[in-house]
Amino acid sequence: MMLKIGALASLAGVSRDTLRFYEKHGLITPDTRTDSGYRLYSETDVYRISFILSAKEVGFTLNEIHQLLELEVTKDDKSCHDVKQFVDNKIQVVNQRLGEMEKIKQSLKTLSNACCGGDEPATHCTILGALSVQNR
Amino acid sequence: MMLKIGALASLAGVSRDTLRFYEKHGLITPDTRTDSGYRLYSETDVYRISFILSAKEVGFTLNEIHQLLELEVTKDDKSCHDVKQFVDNKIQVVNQRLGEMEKIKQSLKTLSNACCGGDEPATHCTILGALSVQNR
DNA sequence: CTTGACCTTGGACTATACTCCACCCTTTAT
DNA sequence: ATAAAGGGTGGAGTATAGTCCAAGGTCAAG
Ligand SMILES: [Zn+2]
Ligand SMILES: [Zn+2]
Ligand SMILES: [Zn+2]
Ligand SMILES: [Zn+2]
Repeated sequence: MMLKIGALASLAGVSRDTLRFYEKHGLITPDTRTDSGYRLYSETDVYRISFILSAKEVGFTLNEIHQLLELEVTKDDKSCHDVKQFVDNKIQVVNQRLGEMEKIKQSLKTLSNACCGGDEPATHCTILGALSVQNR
Repeated sequence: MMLKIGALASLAGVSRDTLRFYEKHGLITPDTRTDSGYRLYSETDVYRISFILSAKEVGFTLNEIHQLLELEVTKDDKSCHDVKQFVDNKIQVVNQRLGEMEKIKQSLKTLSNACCGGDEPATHCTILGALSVQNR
């Protein structure tokens, strides 16, 4: 049961271009090609694209998915420790980004709260005022 | 008191390239030029770059800063309401992004918690297993 | 035999925010 | 006079994740 690119694309819910893009970046390669050059994907490839999309879903970048796939294909030589480590690192990164965004949100809230929000000209607006002063 | 690009750059703590980049994108334009074409920045420009950097600090994109600067220069015709609205919209966006990242973090934590993290081969790893199954 | 659906490649374009480079000109200091 | 420091332009490159397009080849049905 081999699938042409369109079939795999609609099965996975991505565009044919996306599959070719992933291929160019080493994430998924068709099992074979027809004589005329059509890509043919095997069941392993279906599994693989599913892996990629699931990993994307939980926030991994394509680059990280590349590394994850390497863990996946060499899982005989890798330990659970390695895999878990990888995920835990990502959690750290996400946490850090979460903190930054939280700080941003607080700053924005402070700005917003200080503004009267009225209908008079914004010449006296505390938001505009606060932004034009170098903070920090 | 006119500043050449290098002076403003070191004053603001950005590179000359960044100032030229901002100029190309309509964020800041030197007041004048010397006969030889050197950019000359006025005090208003210093204030402007300070505004840009402060806005960046609180998470606005350059595009949004562009819009903010328009509010700023036309503040006689704008109301506090307009400015506050703009900031509140951004808070909404940040909040949404925050929610997405939180969900990602939870997914990653679930993955991590299910993995034994041991030193045996990762052939049985629940993380790799979970990722290769299409979730949702 | 032709039409339409599907496939191929390569390359351009999107958004975001710069950075670096080459190549050349100006200004300042010794 | 000359060298170093600083400035100018245009264009390419980086990372991220694709999308869109043109020009052409292939395949099944009517
Ligand atoms: Zn007000
Ligand atoms: Zn206000
Ligand atoms: Zn295990
Ligand atoms: Zn495991």
